[in-house]
Amino acid sequence: MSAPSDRRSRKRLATRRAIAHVADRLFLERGFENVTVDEIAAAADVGRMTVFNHFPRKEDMFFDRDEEGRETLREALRQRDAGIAPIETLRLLAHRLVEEQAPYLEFSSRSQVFMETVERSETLKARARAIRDELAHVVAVALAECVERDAADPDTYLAAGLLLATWSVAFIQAHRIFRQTRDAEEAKAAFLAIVDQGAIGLKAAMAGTPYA
Amino acid sequence: MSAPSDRRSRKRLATRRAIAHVADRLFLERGFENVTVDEIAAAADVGRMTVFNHFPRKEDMFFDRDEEGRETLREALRQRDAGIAPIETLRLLAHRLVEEQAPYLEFSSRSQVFMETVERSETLKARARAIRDELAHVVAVALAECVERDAADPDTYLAAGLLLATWSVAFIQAHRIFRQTRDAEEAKAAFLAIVDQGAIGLKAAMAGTPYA
DNA sequence: ATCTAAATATGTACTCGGTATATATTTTGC
DNA sequence: GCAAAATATATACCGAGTACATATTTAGAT
Repeated sequence: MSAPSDRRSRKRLATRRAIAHVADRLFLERGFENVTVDEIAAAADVGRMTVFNHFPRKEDMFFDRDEEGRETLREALRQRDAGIAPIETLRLLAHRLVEEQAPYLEFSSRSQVFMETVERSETLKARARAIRDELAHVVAVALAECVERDAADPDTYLAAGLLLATWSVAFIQAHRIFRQTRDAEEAKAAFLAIVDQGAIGLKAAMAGTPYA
Repeated sequence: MSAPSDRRSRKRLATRRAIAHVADRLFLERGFENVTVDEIAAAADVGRMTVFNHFPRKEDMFFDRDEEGRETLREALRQRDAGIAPIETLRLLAHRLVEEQAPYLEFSSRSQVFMETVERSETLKARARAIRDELAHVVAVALAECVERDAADPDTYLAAGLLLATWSVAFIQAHRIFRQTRDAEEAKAAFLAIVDQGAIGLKAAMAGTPYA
């Protein structure tokens, strides 16, 4: 997973990590919009151009691990139990992720600060929405692959869209509840309740298709 | 609706319209990213600051009528027939909007160029996503008002999220179909088919709540 | 070891969107 | 016609992102 063999890649990854780490600290401390790229470069002790070399956009330093989320979804659908429909597979995945304390589903003060940082920046909110849409696309492609259908099929995108909408609402509402109650267990329960409720709708909408 | 009484407001609206009109033409002709604010100001024969006075962000010149969409949704829910559930009211609204050739649901070459312009600009896509989320929020508030519930209720946001996800997928897929077939009637049928299918899921997910 | 070619880091100078601030111009209500 | 408010505009600035040129490091062959 980490540390490629050749020194070149290792060094490159190291500077990348260093920049992202420094940037994250500054963003969480002072807010995304109140940190300039020049400051990040100085704090990470690299040239300004090196920052843009690793991260084309400033936001990319914040959302540095979005590929992992896409891979998680792809894997879950690829390795699903043959007897379980894709939609149910994803519902079970949500439960598993909560149980495994997946990133931002552990409802800690760390995830709390993360959410507030996003909330205070239009740029970060925009990127979060883009990531959500990318996830919907990944799910659509993976769903189509599951049942050997064309991904461009309206059914497929409807299923993916409804799923991501459900997860997004569940995520936001659960974090809202956590902010109010400071009770991680309650937040997790709320997250899963919404996911389950959404799954009911998703199954109804997709009844008759191979997804349900 | 138009032309307020006082000259001041009339003139202000006139320059605003002039700027938006000129900007739209340039955006559709050359692509959003290939037009600078300076060019728009020059073409509209106003100062650069005047442009930013009317439109805080460049994108606002393109999506100039997004408030109308929000108002349409609010009105539909406010004036709904008492015997018809909110979710069904919105499904019927979608049918009515298609019938009335509402903006971008008429599937003309004009709407086609509009969609392609959005598609080619990350900035415009980001704004489109933000508008979608704002619409979801408007629907959530209006739904809650319908049944005298708190808008912060997870149910409410789930209903709104699923609805907008459905409409969004329907919109995008219908335009994709229009691009391929150039048949407006087929595109409209596809739009409504997805909306109807989504409504089934929405009703199932919201069974037991006053929304269904 | 050393030389070459490729990958990587970095400097300089630029474009463009957006803001802050000050000023001029127009409109309205008296 | 006058004072106050709204509007238009000029000037100067900031910060993200790009283009391009250059230096430095590493990999791989001789």
